[in-house]
Amino acid sequence: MEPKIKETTWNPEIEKRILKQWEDSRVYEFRSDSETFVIDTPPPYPSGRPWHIGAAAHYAQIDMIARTARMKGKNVLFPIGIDRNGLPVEMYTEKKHGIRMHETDRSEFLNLCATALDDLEAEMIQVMKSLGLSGNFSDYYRTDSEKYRSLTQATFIELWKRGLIYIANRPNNYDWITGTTIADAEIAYEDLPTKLVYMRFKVKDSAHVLTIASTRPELLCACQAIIVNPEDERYTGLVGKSAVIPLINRVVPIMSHPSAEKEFGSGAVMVCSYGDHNDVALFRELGLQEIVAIGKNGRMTEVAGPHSGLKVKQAREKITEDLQNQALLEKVENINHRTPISERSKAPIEIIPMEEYYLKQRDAVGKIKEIGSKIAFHPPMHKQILMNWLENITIDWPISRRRFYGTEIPIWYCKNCSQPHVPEPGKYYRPWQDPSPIQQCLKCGGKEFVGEERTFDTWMDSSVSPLYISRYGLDEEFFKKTYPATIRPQSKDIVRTWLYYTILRCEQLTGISPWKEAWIMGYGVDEHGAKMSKSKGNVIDPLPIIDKFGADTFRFWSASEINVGYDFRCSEQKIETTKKFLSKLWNVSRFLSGFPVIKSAATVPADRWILSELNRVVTECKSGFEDYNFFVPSTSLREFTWNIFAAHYIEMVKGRAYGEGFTEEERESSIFTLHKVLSTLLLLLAPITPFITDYLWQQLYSDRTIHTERFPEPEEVEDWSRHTKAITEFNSKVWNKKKEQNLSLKDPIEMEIPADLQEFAKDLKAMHNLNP
RNA sequence: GGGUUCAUAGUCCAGUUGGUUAUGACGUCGCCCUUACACGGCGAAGAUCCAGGGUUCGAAUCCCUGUGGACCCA
Repeated sequence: MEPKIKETTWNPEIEKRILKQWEDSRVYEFRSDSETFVIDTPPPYPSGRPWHIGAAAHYAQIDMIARTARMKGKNVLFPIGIDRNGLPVEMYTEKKHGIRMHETDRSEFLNLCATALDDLEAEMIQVMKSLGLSGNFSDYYRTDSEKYRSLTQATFIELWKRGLIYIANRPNNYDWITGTTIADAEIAYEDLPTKLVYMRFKVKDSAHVLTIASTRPELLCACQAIIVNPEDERYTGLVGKSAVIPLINRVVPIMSHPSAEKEFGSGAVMVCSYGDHNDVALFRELGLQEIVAIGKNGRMTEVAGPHSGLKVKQAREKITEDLQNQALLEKVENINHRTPISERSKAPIEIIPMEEYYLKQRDAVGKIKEIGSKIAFHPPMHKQILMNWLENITIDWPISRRRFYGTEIPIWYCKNCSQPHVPEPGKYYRPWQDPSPIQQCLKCGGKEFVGEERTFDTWMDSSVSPLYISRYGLDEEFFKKTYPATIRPQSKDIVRTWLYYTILRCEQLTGISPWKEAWIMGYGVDEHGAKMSKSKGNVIDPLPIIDKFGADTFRFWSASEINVGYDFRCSEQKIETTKKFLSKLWNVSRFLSGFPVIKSAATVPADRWILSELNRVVTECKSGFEDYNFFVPSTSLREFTWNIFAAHYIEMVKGRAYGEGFTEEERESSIFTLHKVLSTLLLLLAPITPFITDYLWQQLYSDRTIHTERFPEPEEVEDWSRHTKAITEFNSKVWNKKKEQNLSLKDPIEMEIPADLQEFAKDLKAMHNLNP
């Protein structure tokens, strides 16, 4: 028998040819004419090179979701997008060109950013394509396109008109490095070493000296009160008196308040605008007048007197020094302080009062909890991340940013009376450069306008992705068929941002949940379980790996390594060894390609046994695919193929398939069964390893692609699984015995076939050359 | 301080509702070109299932306490 397949190993080079075929024949094109399955694909952000290997693994799995749905007969909308708005590219551009954004011409700066993004984007698209993603690349979207940004602006205008947006001047998280306000969701916390400074405050009209410990002595000039715990006996006599701020010599009241911790520092706390979020709450509660001590440039303002103009850190050192010199310093302790920093720039957050736009979200929390409880999470445990976050929402969402590379806030102000006006939705507006579309002020009749210069928080864009892909506001019929989307796949670190904000915004705009299911993935970490980062030098570039081992190898590794929702380890060596399985599958197919395909036959016991085992695998895979947990089918298929089908069944029936010493009926039964098993395996593997399965499918079973086929369903067959253990153990026993006796595997041997294996006696005899 | 989660051979991981001898892979060590495959086959060694207690005829699995790690939040 000449095998039809000649090569002895799967060559990943073939993948490129197959990709071309898929593209030319438009196998994956979406039609909205039957039951749809819509994926709200995460548009990745091009933030640097190389793209994270964990992200590549993530997208490979999203593609498996798409292919699974297709093999269940659904019409799959699988958009591809790139998220291009936001801070990282601005910082990347500043660094690359050695410039400062706020000191550079705006359009020039935007061009530099766009070029950088194009560059990084090309690499990501290349990775996604070569992984065999069955998404819509022909018109992939960008969140900075006119079309996308006009949607963001239109949704803003809609909410503005409904009164869900307001402007307010309140203390805000401010990142002075990037020069913008940020939302609570963008703050990270880090334990940083800092100095706890013990300062001496004189109590007015008294000989008392009150010691106060603070990590922020530079805010002395913004101190408006001293608080002590009401249960702190050390200070009961001082409440109601006043204290003199050292160096500043201003007098502030001493009050009691439960938020002062007796154990921290001296137990007395200075309340300044604003050292932390507790200060904000206290200023509001106690009705204190705020003093702005830190400016937008991250330097002390004029209220800092001799220290004005200094950076916060410098001022802190200088003031500590001055206190020391004037004997106002008691001691300095080195402590680790949990410091809020900007997730993007890593700069410590300052809290500065600023006028910003807010989107109302506090009123929506209850509704979102309700929606969230109805979304099916995979795995279910990650629903908790959303629910915990909802418990923590205390303020509305500040949505304006003092940055350039983002969607512009579409507002013009009357030059005369400052009244804000929004334009008609449907167009992309750039108020910082476009002429005003508003002709006359509605309030004072003024005819001149000034455009808003700020942009939106990038989550304002990202949070309408389900609306964008379903052509909200543009194509009513398409929208009806594709919204809400079926599933939102994403990683777990952006549940409190992307996932939450999307539910919020889509609920506000459409009144319903944006999707039915959410699929939450963990992080890719290095082989020792550590986070990958450039500074650690443990970053793995996915592209060379895909090139070297092929997309299917990478995909099978991703499927068999990742348990949905849990972190997973990435190591090149592991990916490499995954390739062996494809080799195994290839060679099984090569062997079978020497036999004609037989559509049906009366089967003998050994064949019924393997078909029963196959049926078990079909059932297992089905439940794995239903949960979008590809770990289940990939490991089940690998074990079956390797350790049962190839190792035992094929060896058992090889002689029969060649027809030596068997009847023609027995022979046909084996060939039928071999093909039945292999074709079923190929179908089950198709969503995971689409290249090799399609190639083998077309070599062996069809002139059409495997990717328009349906999954095999479990059948009602007799259960023979009770024999599996006996068969594999008996085979092992024979092999061991031959080894003991120094025999080659084809040498004859005398051995008794156990009673429970009598049904398989003829095959076993032929397999081991037993008792000739 | 609160929450989520994890702990099983040198390494990674499976173990569904408790049920004989704990799964598989990588790695290690032997032997073997046996007409699909040396990117292979066969075999071997390797585990106090984190610790302690409880429930039970029976616990890796359920409960409690503790220890250690990861992540999130205040």
